[in-house]
Amino acid sequence: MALKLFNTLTRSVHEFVPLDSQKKKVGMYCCGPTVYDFAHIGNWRTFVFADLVRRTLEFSDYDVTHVMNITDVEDKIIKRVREQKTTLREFTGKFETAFLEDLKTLNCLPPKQTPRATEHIPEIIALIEKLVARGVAYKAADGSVYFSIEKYRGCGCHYGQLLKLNLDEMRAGERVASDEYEKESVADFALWKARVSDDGEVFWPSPFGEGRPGWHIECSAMSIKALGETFDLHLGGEDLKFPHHEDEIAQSEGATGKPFVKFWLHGAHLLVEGKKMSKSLGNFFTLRDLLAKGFTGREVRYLLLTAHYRETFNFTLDGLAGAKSALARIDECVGKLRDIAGDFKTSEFAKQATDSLLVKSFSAALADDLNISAAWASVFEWVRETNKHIADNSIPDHEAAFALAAWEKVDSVLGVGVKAEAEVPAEISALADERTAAKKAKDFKRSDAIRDELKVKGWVVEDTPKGIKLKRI
RNA sequence: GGCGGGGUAGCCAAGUGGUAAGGCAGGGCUCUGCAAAAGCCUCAUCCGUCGGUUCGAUUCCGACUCCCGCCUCCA
Repeated sequence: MALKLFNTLTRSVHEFVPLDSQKKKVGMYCCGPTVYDFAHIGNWRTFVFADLVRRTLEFSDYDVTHVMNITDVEDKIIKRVREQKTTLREFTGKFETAFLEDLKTLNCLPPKQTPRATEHIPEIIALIEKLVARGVAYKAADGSVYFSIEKYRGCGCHYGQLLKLNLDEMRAGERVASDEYEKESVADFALWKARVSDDGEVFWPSPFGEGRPGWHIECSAMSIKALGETFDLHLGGEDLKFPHHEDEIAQSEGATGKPFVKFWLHGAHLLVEGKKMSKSLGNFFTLRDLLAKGFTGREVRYLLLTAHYRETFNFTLDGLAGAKSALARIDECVGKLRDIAGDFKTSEFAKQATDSLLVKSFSAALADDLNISAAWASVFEWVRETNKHIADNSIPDHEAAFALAAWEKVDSVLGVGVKAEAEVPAEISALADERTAAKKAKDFKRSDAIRDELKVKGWVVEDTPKGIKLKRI
């Protein structure tokens, strides 16, 4: 089924067709983290969204080159490096490592490339030189190089592709005016920032003088290097539409004269407990904060994946608790299927699974601009139907394997997998054995007491026709 | 002030010009010695408010109202 996506450039849903003549390869660039702190849950919504896009493309048999930059030089970073009296590399390295760890905790597939801005200074400089040569960039009195929107528009280029811009009506300049930048026009933006004393050791030599890259240029330089002057998909949070992505388009198209990106996808923000996240409201969470509360990465991933990417999502701790229950329902069903399937290998059914009701309804939902809510609905309907068959023993081993193959197919997109089987400690299994013995002897008082004790220790014991089942809470 | 996105059950969240998916919580039931974070069933005469178009609107149009985002570092 043809995948349709909402393209911010056209503000409408279109069928996604790759630029590749074979319609196989897809270049996808996602604006990555600025590594000055631990990423928060809002950031993670965007990265999980990017992971959903990438997995959906791979599910649709595309060969995706997924690139995500690491912005490791920027105003806030420099400020903190100075305050903490450390080095740029040491400071950013710490948060980059944490970011990649968190990405893994959320089961996001690692991008094929994660280029760092500081390792692409020559490419950045080359791009700026191109813009200067083309007359759309100029060096100001303060030594910085700026992009001229007026000149860019003057040569027939379109500034304001991602949103309607009315520069006269905008309140631009309120803050910029108080800055010491010496731009010709307030809308112009820095390509190269001249070195100032506060930058400390953070500067590079360039034909324009010592300094460092502006905020937007690294994404243009690195995406063009990795994916070419024109590529398929570029995504990021909705706040990046302007100015970041608009400026990326201007720099890239201004330098190459070619269309930069075919499809722009933007993920909406989230609220936490119904309010905008803020440290003073106490609703500002990093992934690490949530893990410390006892939640797991897969629960957070599930919750972030329950709402449509273009809608504001209300992230709540109650919702996270609900995610735990919902996943347990899936785990239970998949676990039972595994037991029934026995030695049958799901891989033998992988191809046929594509024709299953589950995979069909799931992929139809995804193809409709990533309607993930409808996709989950198809999963839970499948769980309910499957449970009925399991309950009346009407599902033979090979059918269980087929059902599992279908689940594995949809999970290649969802990425929630199955809860890792917890190792049962000797103490717990000893207690469970003792309970079984007491039960057999019809000493129910004793067996129930042990069940309560197990629960206190974090384990639930269930009696099934095949014996007891221990589950970690 | 300019531009944009929303208000659907206790909570989260899809969706459609023809009578409201799914998840959590709640209720009922089943298996069970009793249970269960086990399973099944159930749970919105109604989709912010008021008008309009229509045979018919939650869905289209208008007004009002509340919330959120971008315009400035920001996922």
